[in-house]
Amino acid sequence: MSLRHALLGLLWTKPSSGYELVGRFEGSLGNAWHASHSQIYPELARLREEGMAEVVGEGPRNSRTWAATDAGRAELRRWLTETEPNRSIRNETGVRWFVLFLLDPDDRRAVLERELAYVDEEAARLDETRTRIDADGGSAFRPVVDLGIRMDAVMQEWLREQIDATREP
Amino acid sequence: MSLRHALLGLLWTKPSSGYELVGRFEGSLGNAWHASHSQIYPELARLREEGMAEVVGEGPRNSRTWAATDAGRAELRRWLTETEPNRSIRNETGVRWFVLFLLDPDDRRAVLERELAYVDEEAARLDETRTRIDADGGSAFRPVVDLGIRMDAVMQEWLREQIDATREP
DNA sequence: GCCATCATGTAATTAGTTACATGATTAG
DNA sequence: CTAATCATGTAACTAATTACATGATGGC
Repeated sequence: MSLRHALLGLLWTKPSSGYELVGRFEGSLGNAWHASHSQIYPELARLREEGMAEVVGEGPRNSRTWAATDAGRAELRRWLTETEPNRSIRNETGVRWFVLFLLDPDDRRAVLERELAYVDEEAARLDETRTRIDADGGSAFRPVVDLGIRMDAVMQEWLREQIDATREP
Repeated sequence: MSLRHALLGLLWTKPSSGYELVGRFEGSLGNAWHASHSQIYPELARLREEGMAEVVGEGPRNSRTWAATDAGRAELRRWLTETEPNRSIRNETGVRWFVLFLLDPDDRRAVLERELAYVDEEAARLDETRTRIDADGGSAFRPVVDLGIRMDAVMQEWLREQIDATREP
């Protein structure tokens, strides 16, 4: 279960409300994991029961600010250093890019072009994130942003090559 | 639900038994999707009910060979060209690489080195796959193998840089 | 003859998605 | 004053994992 560890990581860097965590998931962990509010709220409650997260403040609109406890940080460290990673991936885009090569060139090109448009947007978003981090004087996660940028560049190049290939004999 | 489309793609390229599909999933779609036999067998039965897959032969040990039907191929094509991709990803390794930067340099390096060892193995496997495909006179999926090889190269470089960074002041 | 692997299935549990439900605050 | 967004929660359903269960075949 990566959800709790993702939440502990986010709360470690910055205490947040459940609602804010939904947004932070999209913004930073978006291309590794996804979680909706209906999963986040119950999980925060479980983390509190187990002493790994706590409510450290209350704000307007009945919002509560959560933070990781020492036990939560210890659990995240233990998970990273002592447990065997689950390598199984669930990436629909990857499945699409795989089976795509069964289509005839015209259909294939249309799909590839949509994919390229998406990756272009994604790359632009990441580039903005990088600019923002650098302007703010850095972040621990700067290296992860950099990895994302490099991966996107590889995908863009590959997609352009595959689009070109649909036009060959 | 990508499972059925992944299955249709695999069956399109080569009719197989459920048991063989488990192996083919690992071998080719492994870094995009994962499925175990307990999910594959019921899904094949559903695909048959819906006319998208059929049993085209029986072999020893009560094995049955499945193939995609015309309706199955049409459905795969429709899914690729007409439906909006679900971009949400579930990749525990990605979550780990993200939260890793909360650890102190020594712990972080230990985890990064394990990750590099894994990616090295992964890259070696993919390289074998490429060699085998080229020796066999090619495959439609050769481009996807190439993408994987490039991604692995980016990850190897990034991991080496991050390992070096744990040794800096 | 027996062990490894091939081969298929179902049941129980857990994780994740979608839908339902409601209230608070703020900007216009 | 009202619509958008902030904010939290639960219920129903679907997908996925883990565990249970069994039999066939081939190599040794």
